Amino acid sequence: MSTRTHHCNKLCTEHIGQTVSLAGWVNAYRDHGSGLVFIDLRDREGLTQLVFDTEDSSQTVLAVADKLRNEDVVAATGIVRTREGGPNPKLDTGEIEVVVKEIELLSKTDKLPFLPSDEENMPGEEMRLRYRYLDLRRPKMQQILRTRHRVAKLTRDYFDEQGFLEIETPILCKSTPEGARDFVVPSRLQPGEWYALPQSPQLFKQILMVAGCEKYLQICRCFRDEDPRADRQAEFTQIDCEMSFVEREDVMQVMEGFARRLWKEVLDYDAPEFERLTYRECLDRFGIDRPDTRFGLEIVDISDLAAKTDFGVFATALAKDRGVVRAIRVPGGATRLTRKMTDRYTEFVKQFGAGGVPVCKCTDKGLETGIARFVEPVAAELIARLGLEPGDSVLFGADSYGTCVKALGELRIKVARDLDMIPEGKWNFLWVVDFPMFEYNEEAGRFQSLHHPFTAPRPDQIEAFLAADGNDRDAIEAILSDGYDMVVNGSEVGGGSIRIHRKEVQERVFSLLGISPEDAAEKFSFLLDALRFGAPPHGGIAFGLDRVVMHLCGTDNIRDVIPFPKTQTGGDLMSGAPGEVSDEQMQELHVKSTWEGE
RNA sequence: GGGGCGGUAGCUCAAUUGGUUAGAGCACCGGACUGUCGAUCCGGAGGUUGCGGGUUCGAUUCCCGUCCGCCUCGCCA
Repeated sequence: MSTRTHHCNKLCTEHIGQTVSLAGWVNAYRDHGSGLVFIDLRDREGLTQLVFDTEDSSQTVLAVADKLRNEDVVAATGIVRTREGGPNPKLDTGEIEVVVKEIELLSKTDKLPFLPSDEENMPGEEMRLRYRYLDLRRPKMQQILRTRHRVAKLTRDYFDEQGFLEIETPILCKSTPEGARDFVVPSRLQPGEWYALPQSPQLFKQILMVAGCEKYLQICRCFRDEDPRADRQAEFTQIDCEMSFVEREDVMQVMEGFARRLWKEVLDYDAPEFERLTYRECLDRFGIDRPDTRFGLEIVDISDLAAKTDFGVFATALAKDRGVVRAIRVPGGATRLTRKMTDRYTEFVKQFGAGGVPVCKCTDKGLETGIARFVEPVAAELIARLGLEPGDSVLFGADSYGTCVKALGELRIKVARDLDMIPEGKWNFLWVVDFPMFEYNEEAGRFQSLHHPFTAPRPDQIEAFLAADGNDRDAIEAILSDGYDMVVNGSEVGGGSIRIHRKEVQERVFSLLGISPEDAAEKFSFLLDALRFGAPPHGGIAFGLDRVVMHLCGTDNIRDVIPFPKTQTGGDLMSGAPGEVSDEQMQELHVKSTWEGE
């Protein structure tokens, strides 16, 4: 095989007359008979047209060219010249062609399940995953792989500049309570014992702070055995970091700088200073802890007005524990929202536990249709509070606070999509802060960490936290944490916190979570020990690398940015994982399956 | 575990109210063509309509089950 001298995007008029060697895949062939053949040769970088004709190429070379088909692999040597048939403005190399003197067929392809170059007839995702190596040949996928590489490289560069050390932590870990379901690995050497794959290197990175590393970084794989979503895989990659002797502000500055660097380097976008919202504000105004503020449709409380009406739905809601009535103004909704759509919205919110979506319209005569006659007594106040103008419509939610804002928050996003209200090409970065430390889980009858059990209370809350009565639900839920989430266009890309570095605070958290001292000792003794032996104040954050790459590549499917992703049922359609293991393997691992098949 | 959508040629899709031999584009195979660039033109081959059952004179179409893929609720400290 001749040594390659150039990539297929590199040749231009200044190479005319030079002898060059290229190698790659046949992207397209145009065969004009035995006398003239064109091949678009594709490699990682681009396309170059090869030409074979009777005047310039030998019969042997022509004979090979005549048989070339899509996706055959060839190496060719020839001379660069101006395109005799005129330039092709669609290609970077459209000014030139390579007239081939030598050609070697390196690999003949069998019949293909699909053509990577055929953008018009893109195969379904199942096909793409089964033949991932063909899918990845597509320039779009090559571009994603490249962007992912750049993000990883920029990560290492940025954090290196900031004085972080890249340190590895174990993949075979100990299972810890709470959190997601663990993936688990049987121990051969310790019969009956199991490792868990890390859901994140959380405890190890804190231990590294106690170990005096001061600034830690890792691009690490994490595993959570939960059902996937469009933006979630069981196996994903996290940009994980931790810093000592810092406060919340320090971590946020470092990470904001990092995000700004990524967007600048990859998209040449200068992000403005990130907006900050409290968790409470997020829920009140957007009904979600990762708000998308690129469009309006904010949620407005009208409970006091609703109380003045005779509408049964409102009365029922207000009678509930923490019952509220809230509304969203939809500009121009009177004509843009059809009856069919609003009927669907009622179905839509039912999945979030809400009963339905009452509506009404605003005209120049006041409120009309839907529940207008019920809200008539407060029409003027409603118009004023929501800023209604003729042509608008109003979507109502009435339920307990949690259900109401959740339903309206999801509805708000759906309406924005339906009405095409989300601006393209706009970036919306923000921080969410002041999360509660705990939320009460009604079913379990106990408190849960909103973030994780190692999150510290905000410094001004610590004394109140230590003093709070564990049975006083309101007092406990009022304690704010020193955590922070980074949100980009309504998607959570990173989250972290200042950690607890005082043993008594950590023990108090465990006890509130219902983790007995014995359990805590069994599961976390190494952390509690470490906190006894001189732990510096520290905090950190984890970034979802996959999600960041999704944003930078403009896709809403996480599988697009993972080279070899898994399906909804956790399968790898290419390799066939997961699969059975032999009885011998099972025996060695002291494992017996209870699965009997069906 | 629940809800929704989908599965027809190698790929992307079509097929009237349940009705004759299940079609088209691309790919593939053969042929023609010396300036194409998604080459063009002619011809050919290619089907267990995911799988199993049911209804029917007759099922790609209707019903039930099941498998696979996607979206989603739950879940994701």
